[in-house]
Amino acid sequence: MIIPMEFYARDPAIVAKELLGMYIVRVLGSKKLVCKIVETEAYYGVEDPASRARRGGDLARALYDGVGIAIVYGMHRQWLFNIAAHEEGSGGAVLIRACEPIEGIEVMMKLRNTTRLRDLTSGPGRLCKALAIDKSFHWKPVYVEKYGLWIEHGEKIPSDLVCESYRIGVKQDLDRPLRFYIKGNYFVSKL
DNA sequence: CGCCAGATTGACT
DNA sequence: GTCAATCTGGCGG
Repeated sequence: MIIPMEFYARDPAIVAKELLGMYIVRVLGSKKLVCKIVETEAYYGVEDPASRARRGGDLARALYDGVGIAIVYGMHRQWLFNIAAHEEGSGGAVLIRACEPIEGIEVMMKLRNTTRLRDLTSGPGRLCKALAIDKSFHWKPVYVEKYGLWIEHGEKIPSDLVCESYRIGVKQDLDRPLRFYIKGNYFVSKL
């Protein structure tokens, strides 16, 4: 079952937490790729020093005007995949940091050019490559099937398996944990 | 058009 | 564990 747009119209931290265990579905021609989300991070608007909203431009607009849309942008020679998620009148998004390959693993290995399962999708840049997510998905809604990329309800993660920590790789983090991951999952990018 | 910073990755001093 | 490659986006000129 596909997740409706309203799901994303809430605080980014809540959305990030609840996205754990959900499935990313990607249709590539006749192939179908499915991954379970195991690690996410929440980003806010201009009040967040790590948010691209601070820099203005198109990304800031996506963070504020879009809800339930993909925000794809490049850095360190790869793509980063976010979903715009925030309450009315503010800005924010959820970064998908890692996921677990469920279906279409062969295809992902080909796209990633590796046979190491652990390396397939255990990192924000890696999972984009494994799922063939690029700039063309920027600003496309993930609550419809039309574009070949959407999020579906998946496994319910018991709350005692949901961990939180500070965000990874962020120079200036906020004073509270905004990274969420499934405890003990093999594909979480970092403990 | 050039400059700079950054939510990373993969190869190996 | 350490380190440098190399890309995108925003901004100034």
